[in-house]
Amino acid sequence: MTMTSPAVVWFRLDLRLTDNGALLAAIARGGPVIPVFILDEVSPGSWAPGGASRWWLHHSLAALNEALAARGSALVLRRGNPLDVLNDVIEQVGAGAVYWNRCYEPWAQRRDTEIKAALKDRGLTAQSFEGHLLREPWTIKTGAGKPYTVFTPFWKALQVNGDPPRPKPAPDAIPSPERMPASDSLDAWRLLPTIPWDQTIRACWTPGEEAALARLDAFLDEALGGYDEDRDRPDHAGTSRLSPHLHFGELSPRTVWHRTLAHVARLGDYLTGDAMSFLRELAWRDFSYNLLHHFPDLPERNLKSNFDAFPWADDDAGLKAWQKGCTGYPIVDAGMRELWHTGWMHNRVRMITASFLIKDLLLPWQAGEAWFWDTLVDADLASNSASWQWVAGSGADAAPYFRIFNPVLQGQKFDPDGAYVRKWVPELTDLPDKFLHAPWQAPDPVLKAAGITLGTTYPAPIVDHAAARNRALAAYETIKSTAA
DNA sequence: TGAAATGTTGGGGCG
DNA sequence: ACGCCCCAACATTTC
Repeated sequence: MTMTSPAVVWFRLDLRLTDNGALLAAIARGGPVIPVFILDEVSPGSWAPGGASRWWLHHSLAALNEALAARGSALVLRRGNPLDVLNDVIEQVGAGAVYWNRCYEPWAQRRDTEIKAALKDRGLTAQSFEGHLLREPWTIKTGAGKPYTVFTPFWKALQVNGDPPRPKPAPDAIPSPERMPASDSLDAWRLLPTIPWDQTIRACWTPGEEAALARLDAFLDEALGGYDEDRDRPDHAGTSRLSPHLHFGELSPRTVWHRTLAHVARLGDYLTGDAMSFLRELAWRDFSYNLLHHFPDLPERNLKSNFDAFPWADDDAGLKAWQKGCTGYPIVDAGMRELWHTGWMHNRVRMITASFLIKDLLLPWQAGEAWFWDTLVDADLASNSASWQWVAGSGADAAPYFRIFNPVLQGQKFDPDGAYVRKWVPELTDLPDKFLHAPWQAPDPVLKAAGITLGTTYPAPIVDHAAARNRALAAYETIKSTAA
């Protein structure tokens, strides 16, 4: 009999066994399967993962290796130029095929296109699969054949052909070669921080596919009912917190979609409204990837070119205060501290803090994008850049520039009892609700009774919001006449 | 997936 | 009683 040559499965942002087309194709081929993850720090244009993402990646790889081991396989870890690494592995095991699931960052697509061509040139099978998105970005076009730049029609178009494909089940067993190629030690990659800043992050998150599926089910059971309103409340556990799992592909969006629908079918139509709100948020992720696919400059350049002339401020002290959560605006500081301590921030608060950086401090959105990239465990090139441009008003379907959040009103509206602020800005704990979102308005005796000295125990506001708002509107006025 | 300024309305106090 | 004014409350527009 003839032996089928081994197949390499190149894992990237798909650290899962469920709904993994590349893995199933490799198994279906009939020969041994070599799962490989390559730490790619060399491909041109790549956005190197930040500290929080590296932490997550470490644990997610460990979890994937365990899941593979439970099915008789193992994950081969390598670092370097992906094509060189693949060639080396192919040679060692005599592989005849390489399979992977697609990534959609422009730099990754350039890399993958070159690699696929190089492998095919050598007579190897090289095949890529979908699964990181609900639909492939190039399949959703307007009637005129152009990419959507407004979310609502995109959302309609995404649904018009019915549900996205059903997720494929995880394989029961994965055939291995007699000897796996040598693997790096995960610890030696030093993805974990050398100073233990990750203690709180560790307490908040469990990376890996098993935890991701458990998180999805817990969300559906506990928070889908009422999601439409509760998702805006940072003081409630009203959001899914699936973003890092989705980013690393521990969970496919198609799994999220179909499990959500199944949950509604099981429990009743009263959940349909909330479920559609949730799936709509999931579709924002696809929308961001569509924008990134069609506008590959999205992470660096204003989508609306008139913003190239925007008179941004040069305010390093302001940027530092924002990063550290010391702006003197409680809801902003709470968000920035939640980010620093947990690697994550509630979506409503992301909008508030982003608006503050861009409009109150007049700092370029790229400065916020870079900070979020480094500190978020869910840092995702598409979502991060699309969302920052959305807040700035320079992007697609963007918030009008003059839509400026008032951090006091936002705090009062979405954290009415101050539970969120008190959790992350404990020095304000004893301030009465009435003044919690605007401590500078509290009379001296009230501040004193709460043990607060503005400027000492908690910062005085670093800008006056009303004045900052006028400054931002004036700045916007200077580029308005040239609106793209 | 705002906020502030401006406009309108209607109830009630009061001369 | 009546009109005038004040000002919430709500609506519209403007940024």
